Amino acid sequence: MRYWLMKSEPDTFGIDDLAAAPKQTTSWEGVRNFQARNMLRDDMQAGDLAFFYHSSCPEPGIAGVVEVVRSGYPDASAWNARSPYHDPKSLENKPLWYTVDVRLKQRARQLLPLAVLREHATQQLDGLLLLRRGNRLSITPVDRAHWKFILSLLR
DNA sequence: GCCAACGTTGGC
DNA sequence: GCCAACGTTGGC
Repeated sequence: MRYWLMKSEPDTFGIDDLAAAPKQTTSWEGVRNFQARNMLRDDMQAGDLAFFYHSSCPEPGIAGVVEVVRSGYPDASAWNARSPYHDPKSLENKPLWYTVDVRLKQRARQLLPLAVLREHATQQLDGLLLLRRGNRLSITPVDRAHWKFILSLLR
């Protein structure tokens, strides 16, 4: 079992949207980066846990915990011409993009801000990919030790 | 709005 | 295969 961090812009889809979704479950569609795609397709398994991270917003940070409930499968939004995630390079018989399903597991009572995570960047969270300079990946793996420490900060 | 970092594209 | 130009991400 592995741990992850998944970014989403709350203006587009935040933890409130996930909480309001049927079965509090959603397909994590729209990832259009090859490194992240490979993790969705090859590495993320049902039972894995992930932090739900709010990015590109007034207060970026971790908003909760989700569980992967379905491992990688083709992202149908790439085939939908009306979707903002439409990509004609993805073919029905040769999908280019993948998604997983995640279910809300824990909604933080208060957001754990990026600034707080940074306070531990040279100590307990040394090496956390999210904190690495220039990191832009929307999905990143999280070490077990980092996971446990961040959980201890989450309220 | 600014800017750093990084990915993608396309000419050669 | 190289690399410049361009686009995107995302914090501030």
